[in-house]
Amino acid sequence: MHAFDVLGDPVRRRILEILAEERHSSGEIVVIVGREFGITQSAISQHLKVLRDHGFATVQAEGPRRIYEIDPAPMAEVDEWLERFRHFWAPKLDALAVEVKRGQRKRRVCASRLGKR
Amino acid sequence: MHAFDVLGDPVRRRILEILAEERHSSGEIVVIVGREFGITQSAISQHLKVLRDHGFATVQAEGPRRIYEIDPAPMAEVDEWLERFRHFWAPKLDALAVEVKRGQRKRRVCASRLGKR
DNA sequence: CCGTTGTTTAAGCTTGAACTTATATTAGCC
DNA sequence: GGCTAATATAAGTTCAAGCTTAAACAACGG
Repeated sequence: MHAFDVLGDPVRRRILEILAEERHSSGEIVVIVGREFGITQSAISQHLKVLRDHGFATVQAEGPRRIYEIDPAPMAEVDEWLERFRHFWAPKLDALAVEVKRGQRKRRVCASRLGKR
Repeated sequence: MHAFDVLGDPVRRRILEILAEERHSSGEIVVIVGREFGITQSAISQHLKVLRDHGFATVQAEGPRRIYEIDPAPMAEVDEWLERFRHFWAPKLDALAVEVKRGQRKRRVCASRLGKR
């Protein structure tokens, strides 16, 4: 799993946080991240390439702009890797999650009841 | 969050996997990881230091050996960071988790019902 | 078709992380 | 105290990641 290597960089994590809220053009990301980290447009473009190459983001051309959209698949893998440790800090929640995955009907019933807080 | 930097290394991830199952002496880890990655005792000792320094593991002296034990706190932080992305791949499960955290009594009722699969 | 804007790519530099070898440290046994 | 085993630390090397500057490329309006 080298998705972790991708997440190892703070700039890339920040970009993912931004993309998690909504899709953005490369330029918009440059403005935000460039201001926060003080790095050039080129550097950010290179980070975007890493995210693309490792499946964390997809691109769509809109005129001259490149619109980036998050692809959560690799992060889901990371989440899965964490699974084996999760019982350390959330034993009951984890157990419940397993049960939730098991039966669709039961889950729906339960969720709807909990929904009426 | 630079817990991610710690997890960025495959050797350290492997060590954590091993420690997740049970506590081990430095030497035992060296045998397992050394064989798998083909690196020296010194290299592994340095990785163990990183894990110690960043709170991923605690040590206890037993005679001449150092027994390492996992400390999941930093990984819980990573898990928390993932929270904002989790709805992408597990929207309903996530929503349920939020609800579960909310009310203790309601959770217990629901969990016990789900427990009887 | 030329300039401009938005973006990527190329080339080179720098730094830090991970490794190795070699040395220090500590515990326990004789 | 001296020897061995278990581990950590020091010093030095190597390599890749991230950065910058500079150049290339694509889309569009004049």
